[in-house]
This record gives sequence, C-alpha cells and structure tokens, in this order.
Amino acid sequence: MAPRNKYEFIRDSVLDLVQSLEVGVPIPPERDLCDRFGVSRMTLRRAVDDLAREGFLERHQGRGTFVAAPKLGQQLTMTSFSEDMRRRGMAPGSRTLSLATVTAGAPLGWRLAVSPRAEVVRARRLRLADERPMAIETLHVPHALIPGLSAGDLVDTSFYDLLAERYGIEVASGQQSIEPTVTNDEESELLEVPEFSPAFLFERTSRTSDGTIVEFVRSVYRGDRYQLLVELMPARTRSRAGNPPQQDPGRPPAATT
Amino acid sequence: MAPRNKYEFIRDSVLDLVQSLEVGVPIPPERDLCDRFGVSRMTLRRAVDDLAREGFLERHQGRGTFVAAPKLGQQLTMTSFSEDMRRRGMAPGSRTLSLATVTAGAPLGWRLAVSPRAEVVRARRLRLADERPMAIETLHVPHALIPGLSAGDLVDTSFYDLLAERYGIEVASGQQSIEPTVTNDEESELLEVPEFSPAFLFERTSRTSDGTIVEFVRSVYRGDRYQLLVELMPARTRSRAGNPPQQDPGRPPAATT
DNA sequence: AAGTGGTCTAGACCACGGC
DNA sequence: CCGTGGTCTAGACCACTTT
Repeated sequence: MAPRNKYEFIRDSVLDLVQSLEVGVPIPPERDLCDRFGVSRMTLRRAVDDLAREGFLERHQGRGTFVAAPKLGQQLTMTSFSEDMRRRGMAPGSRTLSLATVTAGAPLGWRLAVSPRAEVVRARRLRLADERPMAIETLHVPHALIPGLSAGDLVDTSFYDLLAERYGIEVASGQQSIEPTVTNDEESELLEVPEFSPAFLFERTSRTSDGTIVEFVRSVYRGDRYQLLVELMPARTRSRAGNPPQQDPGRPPAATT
Repeated sequence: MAPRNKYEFIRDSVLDLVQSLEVGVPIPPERDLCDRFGVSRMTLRRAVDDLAREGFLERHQGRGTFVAAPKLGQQLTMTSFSEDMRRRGMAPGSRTLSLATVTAGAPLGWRLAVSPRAEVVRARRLRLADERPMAIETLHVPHALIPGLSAGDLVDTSFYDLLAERYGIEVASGQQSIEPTVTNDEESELLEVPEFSPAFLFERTSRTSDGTIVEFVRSVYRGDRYQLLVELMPARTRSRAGNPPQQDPGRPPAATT
C-alpha cells in the first residue's frame, strides 16, 4: 500500500499532482519539487522520467515539463476493459451471460496450470461500450482462488479490484496473444454483427508475482469497433551481422511487423 | 553515428558486450564496468537499467546481471519483416509483385502529407517465411525522397538499410494500427489461403526525426501463420476515482484489453 | 563476511528556450 | 541573461545472495 522507498513515494506524489492538473499545463520546476518533497534531484528525475516514458508527462528542455494529453495508443499495458473503454472515450458496460463452476478438462487445465479435474469458475460477459456490444469475454479462474464468488460481484466491480480487495490477490504480470478471427453465429448474434465478421481474438493469462496463474481470459472483440494503435520506437537494437545461436523455443511466438 | 554522450557510449558498449556473450551468463559487476569504461556508477546503471527494461539483460539483486534469453514477445518495436521472421525462427523471403510510380491522390496524399498530385513510388511485395507466403506488403514512399529506386533494390536489401545507406534517411518513429480483416480473392490467391480467411491488417506510417513522413505501408498478414504475443506490464496507473475531462480526438484509437 | 545489485545524495556543469 | 531540463560524478548506505 504505502510506497516503500522515496522513488515510489515521489512517483505517486507527482502522479497525483499531474492528475490534478489540466492537460498542457507545466508542472513546477524539478528543483522546486525536490524542495517540496525533500529528495535529491536524481531521485525526483527518476520518477519524472518514468512518468514521461509512460506518457503522463512531456519534457521540453529549456521550457519545462508539461502534463501530456492522455495518450490513447499508450503502451500495451495491463488495463481493464473499463479503463480501456474510458480512454477511448466510451462508456463501459457489462452484461453477465453466465457464471458457472465447471471441471477444467485438459486444455483449460493446462492453461491454468491446474489438474484437469480441478474446479474452475467460468464467467461469460458481454462487454458494452456506449451501450452497444463491443466484446465477449470468457473468464476462467481456478475455484480454489476465489471461494464464494457470486454473479452479482461481477456486475459493477472491476474483477481486478475484486481480486485485490476481497481475496488479496494482486495480478503482477500477464501474457496475451492477439489473433485475427471471424465471428461464429453465436458471437455474431451477441455482438450484433453479421456472421463471419472480422474480429480480434485475445487470449490472456495473468499471474501473481509468485507465478501463480490467476486467470485465463478469452475475448472476442468486434473488428469494426476496436482497433489497436501502436507507437513504434526507433528499435535501436542494432542487430549484429553474425546472428547468435538461435534457440528453438518450441512455440511460434511473436512480436512486431 | 558516434554516441554523443557517455550514456549512449556506455549503452552501446554494454550492448556489444551482451551480444558477444551466451544467454544466461553474467556480465561483470557494475563496479568493474564503471572502471573499465571510466564512468560513474549512476551513469552505468542508467544504461544497464535501460537494457534490462528492453529485455536484453536480467538483473538479480545480490546475484548479478545476466544476459537474457532473446525475448520473442518483445516490445512492440520497429522491426523489419526480415528481422521479425528471423526472431520467429523462420527464414524471410520476398517477391516483388510490382513497382510503379503513381500519382498520390487524395487518401494517399493525406497519409503521406504530400500533395494529391505528388508522385509516389508504390512497391508491392509478397513476403515469404520459410518459402511460404506470409504477408502482402504495399509500400508507399514519396518519390522525391528516393530518386532512382529500381525494382532490383528491393530484392535483397532491407528497405530501411537502403534508405539509410543510399539516401541518408533515418527512420526515427512510427505509428501503426492493427485491425482484423478477411482476405479478398486477390489476397487469398497470393497468400494461398481460402477466401475470407482471417488476417491482420497493419497500417504503418514512419517518420524521420524531423517529422517528415517517409513511408506509408499497408500489410495483410495471414492470420493462421502470424500472431502477436504481448507481455503485459503491471499497469500501476492507479486510475483516480474522479476521471479527468475526456477529450474527443476525432479518431477511435486504441491501446489494450 | 564478501560481493552483488538497489537507493539516494549534494552538487557541478552543459544545452536549450525565452526574455 | 536567467530559468528550465539534461548529464554526470564520487561516494554513502541498504538489501539480498552466496560462501
């Protein structure tokens, strides 16, 4: 909860400050902030640097540091559906389609790293943006992690908040695959699009800091309402001429274009 | 060319070192590297921190800093097709379908920020991975930037290398949109997939450091051979309760799930 | 205890922008 | 010119891992 070191304290403090200001206004000079928070300039700069890298601030040498316009094509970071929609300027909504406890079975068990005979809570939700269907989300969580979850819990609260507050589970990392797909008849009906419409298929696995798999989520997003926008960086990798011994990691994974 | 400050020099030096080592071996202690390169520890650490953040190194307190396994699901960074394919363990290839100089027209002119009557070089290439079709790439470059480009130039060389070496153009940033789509009849034939197969549509705009638009690229990737894998970060945004005045930037753009 | 990375400081000097 | 951010230093002390 409480920031553990000065860096985190400063980072949070500056974030608070930033979020209390309008876009485009400058934050106080670094040296002032150092005084105010009682830290050295290096420490303060580390915090501000990170916030700038994350898109909250824009630095301009000689002029100052300014609150940045909310970057929409932000980093591919772990955001909830609700936050994602709000960033896109739409009002998030949700309709729970089903909530059941099922036996994992082989494929699901594998993805959640539990026994195929383990119990798994499966929640299916239709996700809305501005009242209209945006995505179908199917959530799988090992039942052992969330005893006593009820359908009502999923209506208002963010699932991540619920995990944190009620079960003390903090999601720390995740991996997500992105594929193009087309909607089947059921998805088409729910999403209100013609059959075989282009759509995104996201599959996400989330873990706690100790590596425990918390959830496996499969989401189908309408391709006509949802697009990804990515900022490409210079990629100064400077790949060497002779290329290193290439491993074969068994899986086909991926990166860019 | 030459690094301008110590940070860049150190960063490049350490990257060289890293790339000369096997995965998993430790790099020398920070204090040794400081001596070797003649910089203070803060400066060295900044370089190592960045390399760690970019996935080249892994730090472990009390143990050391180690060469990381090449992250395949690396940052969404600006890689060429060839490098991307090599990372995925496939051999890149290319077949030029057409190369012509055309008049931009309104939509293309808008994307390249040139007059609709400006001349634009359009190159269409079938991109291969392990000899099999992977993507169709349509490249548009203002003719003024690349006088005298011939079809042969595109066969072997990376287009970015060609830009850099022959025309002195360094691509510095870019923006890319990602959408799901389905193949039309022409694309299906070229990609050797059934009609209406799921596919990715990438649209990329690249700029030099001074903001000049270098290229607009439209690529269609086979959905059955290509997937994106993204590492999600903790997203410590700590979104506030009251949400800020939301702009409406006119476009729908995007970020995550 | 020794060695490693992690945090932090107080201050110096440089580069750029605006007055 | 002054105020801003950008770079860099030399050293202190802490936290963790290994021996």
